[in-house]
Amino acid sequence: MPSKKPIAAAAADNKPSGLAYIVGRLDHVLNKRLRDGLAPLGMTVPHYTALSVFRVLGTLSNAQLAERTMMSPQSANEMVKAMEAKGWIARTPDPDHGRIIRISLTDDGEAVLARCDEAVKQVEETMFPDLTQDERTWLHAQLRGAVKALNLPGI
Amino acid sequence: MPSKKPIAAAAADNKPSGLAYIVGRLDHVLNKRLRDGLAPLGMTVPHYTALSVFRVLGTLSNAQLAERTMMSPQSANEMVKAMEAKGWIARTPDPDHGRIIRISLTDDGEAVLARCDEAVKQVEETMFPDLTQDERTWLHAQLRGAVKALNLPGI
DNA sequence: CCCATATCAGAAAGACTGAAATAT
DNA sequence: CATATTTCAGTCCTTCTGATATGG
Repeated sequence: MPSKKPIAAAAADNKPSGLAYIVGRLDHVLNKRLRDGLAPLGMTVPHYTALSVFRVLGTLSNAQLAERTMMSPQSANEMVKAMEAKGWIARTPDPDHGRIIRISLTDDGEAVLARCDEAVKQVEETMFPDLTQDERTWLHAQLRGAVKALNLPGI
Repeated sequence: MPSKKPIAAAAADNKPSGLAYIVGRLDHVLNKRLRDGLAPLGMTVPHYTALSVFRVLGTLSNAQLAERTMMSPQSANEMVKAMEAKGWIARTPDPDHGRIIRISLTDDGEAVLARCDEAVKQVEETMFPDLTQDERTWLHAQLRGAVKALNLPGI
């Protein structure tokens, strides 16, 4: 058994590194765990994210979904088609506008989302095992604030 | 001018949602801003991440880089080839082992990394404009702890 | 013989840009 | 005519799996 020796230095496991770097690393490993936890339920991470957006914001058009998630309308549309085929969302024409299609969660969509929340919750507790409820709330607020701040760059 | 009306509810902008969801959203928008900030320097986010790994850990083999960043050795190798072509890293055969190739930052690599740090720092300050230094340190420690906790699932 | 490392090659998935059709 | 929304089509980039060669 050869490897396992760090070859060189390795030393620094206590550097400040940078918050952006850490967020990226956290998302990377978090995605891996979420993928493993969600796969048995037939769910992917991008789909879970999109469904969560609908739960938070309610009914949206595809264009609004794309704007909110910062992806192209074409990419959003592909996900929407896949999730409609799964029966998780419903698309109904807007009564006031002939072109817009209103998209929202179905009962099945809410149900599978609730089941996925359980799996996600387990990952979250692995993630922050020693945090109090207050600390968890503070952390959540900070991250939400960061998302908002980055979404309003100049304004 | 049609859109802009939220079509429905929209209401909830103050839900707990879930930490995993927020981390994913933050990484998504953060990646967008980092891409914009790093592009003028000829840097991509994956390359910046890999270079940061070398700065923190020192010299690594390609297999060790792959393990550390949780990607396949083939994917890591492609990035390594690209970064070597840029002159940011150097590959030298291990004197004790005929197959292993030791990879580490060049002076050019450290220089470009330092310049990128400036751009990243600006994004970070946009991200958390109102945080004190103590809060920033606490946040950083929590996120680092989360990465470590997720990397040691069962153990 | 078995394992680890590096690397070549092909396949698959995601996300983007371009363009067209329709509606206001 | 100009703008907005949806959606078809093609392309690019990344990452993966499979296979091969070499070293310990």
